[in-house]
Amino acid sequence: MATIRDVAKTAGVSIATVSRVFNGSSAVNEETALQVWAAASALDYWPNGAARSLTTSRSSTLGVLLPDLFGDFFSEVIRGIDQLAKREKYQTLISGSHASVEDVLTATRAMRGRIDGLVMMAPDSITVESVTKIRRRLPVVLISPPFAVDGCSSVSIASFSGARAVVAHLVGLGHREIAMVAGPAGNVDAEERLRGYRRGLAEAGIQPRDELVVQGDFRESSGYAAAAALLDRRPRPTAVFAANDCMAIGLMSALGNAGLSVPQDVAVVGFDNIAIAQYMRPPLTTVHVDAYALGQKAVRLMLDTLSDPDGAKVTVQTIDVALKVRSSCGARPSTTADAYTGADTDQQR
Amino acid sequence: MATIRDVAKTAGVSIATVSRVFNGSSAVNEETALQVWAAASALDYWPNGAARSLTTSRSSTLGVLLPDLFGDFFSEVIRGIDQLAKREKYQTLISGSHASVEDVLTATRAMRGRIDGLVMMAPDSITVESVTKIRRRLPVVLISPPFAVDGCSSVSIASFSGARAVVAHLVGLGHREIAMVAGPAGNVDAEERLRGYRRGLAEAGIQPRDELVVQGDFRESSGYAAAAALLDRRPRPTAVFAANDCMAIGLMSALGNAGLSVPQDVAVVGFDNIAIAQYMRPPLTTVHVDAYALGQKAVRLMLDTLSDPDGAKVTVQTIDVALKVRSSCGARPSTTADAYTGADTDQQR
DNA sequence: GAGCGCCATGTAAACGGTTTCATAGTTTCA
DNA sequence: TGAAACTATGAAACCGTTTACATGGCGCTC
Repeated sequence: MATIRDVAKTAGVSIATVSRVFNGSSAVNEETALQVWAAASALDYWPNGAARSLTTSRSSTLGVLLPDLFGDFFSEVIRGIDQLAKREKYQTLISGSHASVEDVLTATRAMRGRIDGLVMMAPDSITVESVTKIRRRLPVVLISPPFAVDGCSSVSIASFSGARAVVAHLVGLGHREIAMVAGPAGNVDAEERLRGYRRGLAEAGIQPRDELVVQGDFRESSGYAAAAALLDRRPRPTAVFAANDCMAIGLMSALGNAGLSVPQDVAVVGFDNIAIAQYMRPPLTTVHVDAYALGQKAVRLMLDTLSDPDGAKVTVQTIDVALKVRSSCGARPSTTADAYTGADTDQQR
Repeated sequence: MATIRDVAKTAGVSIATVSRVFNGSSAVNEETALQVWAAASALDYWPNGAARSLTTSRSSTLGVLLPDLFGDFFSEVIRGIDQLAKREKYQTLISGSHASVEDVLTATRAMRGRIDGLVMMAPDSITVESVTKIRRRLPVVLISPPFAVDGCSSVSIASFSGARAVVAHLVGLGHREIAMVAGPAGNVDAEERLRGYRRGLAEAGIQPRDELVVQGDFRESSGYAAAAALLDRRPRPTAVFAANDCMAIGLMSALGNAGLSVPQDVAVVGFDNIAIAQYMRPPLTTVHVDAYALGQKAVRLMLDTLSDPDGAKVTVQTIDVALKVRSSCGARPSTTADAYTGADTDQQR
């Protein structure tokens, strides 16, 4: 493995000059630079990343921490992160499946000295203290955090208002018995969607009832399982709002197996608008969330934090969502404009 | 940021001792070790990764290169990679969306000195030369490579035999006019599936006809679009094999919109068995591919390569696939055992 | 009780870069 | 024409570790 010294020797210059050439810094005679490039290419040389970060104390790498969830939505988020990071010449050190606070701390420890900042989609069990602790040594941006942390920018999904809009829409279609398949307890977005569902009902003058809420875990199977429980309810719900599309899809499958048709017998609405939602039979009414943009915004906030000298600028963003009416809710799908909801706030403090 | 020197000073020992404590190496007096731990924890010290890799020339990090594809299948592969890597105390440096050979070389250059090995799901345009070049400096494991490379272990999907089994199954159900929605040209698995489709037809004494093959790109939309083309064919195909599930789902959606029912009017079969496949209406007959295992095997091969002193051991694996009969093909779904196909070869040379 | 070996620890040299500062050579300008 | 300013380059310190080697103390053995 050729080092900077080999290149220097081959090019007949000092290592300082080679370094300058590779960093495009200050003035190096053009002819000299060409010799250096030639030597480097002959030796297949490229600066060693570890050595470089050791002296510069910058790694051009972003750490990404993910919870144990996966699937279409999360892979879109990662794609957004990766692409913007790549465009900005950053690499991406990913670590998934963190269930506990201890897990997270271990992972960030292992990343020490290898990353310039941490984008964190934390597990539900994370605490303010642990994030604060990490923040002391490293810029941190949070995605859908359960709380605000001093010095951390964050970007969240307008889950509450999206869910409220879903209920309002269903009520507008005449539904009164609206059930919900909730997401995993503890998950912020799951809870916000549940809260929005309850608020939506209350605003329509309908008393939210706990027996109409079935617990799920964001996966298809739990949506499928939820159907059995809901079909037992009397009066039977005429509409079901699932906290994400995967569960909605599982639910629709179970309803079909039970001989019920969507939306005639039961209306179904999901959340996220994953790629397949529009290809379901019937096409799934859902709340569109731009997962790709979510990932991108997180990286953008991180870059802002990194370029901010004293780390004083903290931005708390919410990405907007939009009700996407298709057929599964029984409404005539609006082919053009979708009902808009949610806010794209961008506060600085 | 506390360094090893700060800890040494606080604990009243030399930096060598601190290093030894953190590496569990050789004998350190238990009492001394405790003092070091105490000092480290008081200063919130953890060894700097960059410095460590500089001296040891090991980074405990695996590079992962992905093409521009995404979705359920790929995120499962990544999950498999990440989880096994994590369990084996490796970190994962991911870089996605590589379209060209140049892209790949740039990415691997940027990783230089930061990774111990590279797991590569290369773009279709990759060449033997470029992989060979990378291999000269770094262990490389390939996923679904278009060719074998000296010194590189690889793991592939039994796409050919899976596709052949699909056709055999459809022929067994009485279909003769079997169309295919192919994957992107150049993609190895897409091409193997196409080849398996043709072979399957030939083995059944049916002449493969090019007008029954529609080009897709592995995404739902292309499956949707393919329907229009296929429904024009006379005689109309009675069965369609899509090269992956996403396209099959898009296809089914379009067929439904055209007033055709699956499987009565047209039988549909996919490939991959992504999570939602079983929740489709009708449930999608497909070829099961264990994407998670695929990722895991790649990492396992990498670990083997890394622990192999002279890098002589090269393993070429194929992960087996299995036809998963559900309703979309019109057969009575086998609830228990699935028809088995494909080989799990494990040759060493 | 001198010699030997072992154990715990310290000293210092890498590892491969970046960067500050010094220096020699070349302009520029009065 | 000589001082000043600038340009291109080199020498050397430093980044935070690991590790080969040196060292000193102690318990054994003969």
